[in-house]
Amino acid sequence: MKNTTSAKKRSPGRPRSFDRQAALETAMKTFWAQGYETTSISDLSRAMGINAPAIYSAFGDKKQLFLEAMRLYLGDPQSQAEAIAGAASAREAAAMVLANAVRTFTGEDTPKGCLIGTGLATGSPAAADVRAEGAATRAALEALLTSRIERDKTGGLLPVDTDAGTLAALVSCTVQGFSTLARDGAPAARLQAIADFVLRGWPEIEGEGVDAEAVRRAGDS
Amino acid sequence: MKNTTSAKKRSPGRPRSFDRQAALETAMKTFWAQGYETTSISDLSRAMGINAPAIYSAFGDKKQLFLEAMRLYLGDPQSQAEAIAGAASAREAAAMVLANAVRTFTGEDTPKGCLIGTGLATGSPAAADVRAEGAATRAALEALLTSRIERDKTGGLLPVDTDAGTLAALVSCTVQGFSTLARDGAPAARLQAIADFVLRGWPEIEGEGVDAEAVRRAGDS
DNA sequence: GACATTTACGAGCGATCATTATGAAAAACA
DNA sequence: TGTTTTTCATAATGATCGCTCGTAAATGTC
Repeated sequence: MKNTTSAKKRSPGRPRSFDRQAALETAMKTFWAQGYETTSISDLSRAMGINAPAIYSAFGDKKQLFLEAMRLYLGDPQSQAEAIAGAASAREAAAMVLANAVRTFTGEDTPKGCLIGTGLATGSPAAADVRAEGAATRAALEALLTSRIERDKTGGLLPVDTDAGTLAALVSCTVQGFSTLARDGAPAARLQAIADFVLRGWPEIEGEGVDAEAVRRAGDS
Repeated sequence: MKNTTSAKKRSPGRPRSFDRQAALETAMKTFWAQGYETTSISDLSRAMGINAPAIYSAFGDKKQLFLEAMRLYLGDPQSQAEAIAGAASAREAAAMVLANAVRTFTGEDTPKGCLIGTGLATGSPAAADVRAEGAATRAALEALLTSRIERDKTGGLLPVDTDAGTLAALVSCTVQGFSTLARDGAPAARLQAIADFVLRGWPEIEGEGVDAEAVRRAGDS
């Protein structure tokens, strides 16, 4: 029985010589830059500064390490759900999601683009289950947005004939597009300009103008 | 000196036992489904039905084979340039590009998504040059769209304060987003609905209404 | 200091990677 | 038929893949 992820048990043996969290963060960035299957254990070992056996004893195998890196990348899933549900409108929620993607994909200290979108875009059939995890996070985001949009429809903030699925897919589509554009070197300002453009076309109840700039500011939170 | 890609020289020796074009098409689909680096020569050999040495003698190495598959995937680059330049408006050009992406990414007989966008999304530093080729095709599309938009601005079809770069990036962003959504299983109708939504927000000269449906039909060519 | 426990590290596991040397087989030309 | 030319299939190249074994080192407890 190895002591891998959880387990707060006392360990009277030799202490670990590296910071597990820091090593995980380095692994995340390495996967982020190179992709899941195209990052080798020896790549990770070199970047993390620890030998291969130490990786296995601390994180399990390559798949488990990636999944843990993915969870670190995604942060608390509940906070995202609450942010979307708690936004003043679906449009504000979308603005938040897009602004967050811009920030994440163009960070200075991290690789460009989306760890999941690009690092898990494709690969061999052997890694199909890991890719399915990535697709599940996208589906979860779309589901959250869809229900938030439906709530706006019943709440009178959106026309009742709004196609919630399409609108949610539009946001997801834009986020995924950001990933490729960011990886190609697009600056944050350009991505944000695209986000503003998309939000400008957000459906409205007739007669109610919306201050797009205010919505954008709200997304910076 | 092997007889690889071009070279129409007479070959008095034993004729090839397989259809080079059909083999290339199979290689394209294999790369399309599995990605560049994550597709092995043995994967290709199995799919193409020919042994590894035959691949090398007919196509060169793996990189050359992928690049040739990429050219087959992209089709004639001049025809795309002419289609964008020859469209009645930048908006129609964008509609065409988007509709074409929808068709290509959701085809029945081909893998879902974009060969270049997903198959070349990420990878090891050793394949950076191949990824650069993929990024170059995206940059070329954006450049074509940007100049088409600029032409519409001077031609009075678009407001003079239109940000051509952002608008072109929006189209490219949407196309790249389509790739991920299609790979996740989104049907063509959903992608087309997103495209329609994006096109509905296309800038207009004040007072000139645009029939979005007619623009969409034009994209079906 | 002996003991139990845990980690660190070098070495090595079989499998697969992209690629090629080899030589027999087959077709075209003489 | 003989020669030339090219392709064919088999097999092997060294390198790297993900992963693990064995042993030394470092801790807490006795």
